[in-house]
Amino acid sequence: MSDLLERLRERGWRLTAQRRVVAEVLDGVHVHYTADEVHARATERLPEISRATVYNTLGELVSLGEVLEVSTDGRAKRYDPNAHHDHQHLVCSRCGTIRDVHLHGDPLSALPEPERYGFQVSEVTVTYRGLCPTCAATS
Amino acid sequence: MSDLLERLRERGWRLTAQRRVVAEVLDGVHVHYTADEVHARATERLPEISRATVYNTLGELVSLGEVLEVSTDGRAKRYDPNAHHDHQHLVCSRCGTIRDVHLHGDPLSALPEPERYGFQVSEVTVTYRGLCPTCAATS
DNA sequence: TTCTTGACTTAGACAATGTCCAATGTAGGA
DNA sequence: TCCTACATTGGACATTGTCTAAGTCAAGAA
Repeated sequence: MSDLLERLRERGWRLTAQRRVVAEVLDGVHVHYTADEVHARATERLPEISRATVYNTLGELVSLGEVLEVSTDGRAKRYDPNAHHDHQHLVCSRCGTIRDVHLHGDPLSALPEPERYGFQVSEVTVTYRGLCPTCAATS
Repeated sequence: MSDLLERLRERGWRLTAQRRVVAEVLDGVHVHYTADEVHARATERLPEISRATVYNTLGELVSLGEVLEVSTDGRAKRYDPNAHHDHQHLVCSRCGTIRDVHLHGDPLSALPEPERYGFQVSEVTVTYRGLCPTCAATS
């Protein structure tokens, strides 16, 4: 995390208490919080932090490439601090839990040239869905 | 489309003017409308149709497996009438246009067993992103 | 054909998520 | 320490979607 804050400072980020708290909430977690969850956790450490600041800060972290924005359903976006390792997601279709997963091969290569319709394809996201062990046990 | 309406009637769907209009709006299109766009187009044919009915009807069509719900960004969901052919999506990251694409191989096989963490994986969606030819030309 | 009834539709309130703005506060350089 | 450009705040507003109570109507029954 100090790594993260260090990188951000080098890029001219002004370091405020609010930004530090948001970065700390995300740092090292392996779950993927919604903006609201980030706000709730940030509020525990800095009670007066506003929703707008959390949204702003998350947006900045995404722009800077330090955090990924994931929208698996049509609901709230989730924020994935694991932006520096190529990975995809496995989502529980019942409880919404997300796990990072690593694939065999490059999914870009599965899209044949004639299926690209002249697009400059630059990115691919793969989302697997199914029941997690917990939900499967209680169905 | 009469195919679609026929299938729905066989499943006990009560056929109303509103449902017919929504089905007609979706029928045969190769773009993927948002609920709001469906409502706008339905209103041209049946001015008094309400938003709630459009949402209800789209939801029913999705439950019945006749239409796919696609959420590519965190914005409005889009509805894809091409539910009977396995395909994935190619999205323009500037203008949001969506094209259906067909892949080589089964993307499920790219997820190794140890990466499944006990999930019963049942579905995979792959979304390619890039600039469409039009947007690439004007950048 | 007409009647009946339960499913369908409607308008609008409400909910969830996100964005914007003007006023205020403050990090960090001079 | 002081300045000032940038950051934060609270709240209004926007977008997308859901819910409900009351009215309407499709389709089977008679």
